[in-house]
Amino acid sequence: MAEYIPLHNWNLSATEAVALQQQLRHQIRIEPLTSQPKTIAGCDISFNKFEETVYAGIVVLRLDTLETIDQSGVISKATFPYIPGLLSFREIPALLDAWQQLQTVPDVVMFDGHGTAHPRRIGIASHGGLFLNRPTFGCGKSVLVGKYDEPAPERGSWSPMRHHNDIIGAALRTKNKVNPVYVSPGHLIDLDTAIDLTLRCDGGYRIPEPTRRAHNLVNALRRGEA
DNA sequence: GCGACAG
DNA sequence: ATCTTGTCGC
Repeated sequence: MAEYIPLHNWNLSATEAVALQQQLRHQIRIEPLTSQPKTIAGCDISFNKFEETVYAGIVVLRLDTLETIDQSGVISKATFPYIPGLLSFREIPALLDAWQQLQTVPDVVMFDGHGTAHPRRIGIASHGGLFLNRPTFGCGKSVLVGKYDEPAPERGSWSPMRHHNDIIGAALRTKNKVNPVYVSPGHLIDLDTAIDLTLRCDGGYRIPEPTRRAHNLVNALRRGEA
């Protein structure tokens, strides 16, 4: 069973959550990986419209072949609403339950959302990294904060996302002539490595394989097909 | 005060 | 996030 560090409880008000982020942000470390990763995990959450039941899942794959080597799915209840900037408080609790069910601890974790590309530099990927105590990064489908110049249309091209004079992430093209995804380091990793790993998880779709498979897993779980 | 706003 | 088929463009 995979373990994590219970840094704090999750029953907070939105105001308390923001204050906690301001405190936790100082523990985030943006730095190169200390060893070559062999496995990577993708995680995601699914809901039924107007319902608070959460379907959370994590899929672990080998980086070289992209084959799935482990996965876990759990069903629970959301106790925090969706508020831009506070996504982690709504999704991480269920993801930690799924994490505990894993038989394989992944070398790095990709989140469906942002890491440092956040108003307080502590998006779900960064917050999750502090709990999992291992390399994490975010790969989102849309922007929360920051501006960037449109990257060239070819897969692999990217341009920096800026916010208050900081480079917080990158708009990365994962497929020719398709909208970019937004990559940002979460914890214990740097932007260049996060970009490299995202490109290495290519399955021919805009969304990288870890997140895509986690998405398929939680939707199947929600529909009772898993 | 107004508009923006990950999933 | 979720509700949903066909359709336009490369």
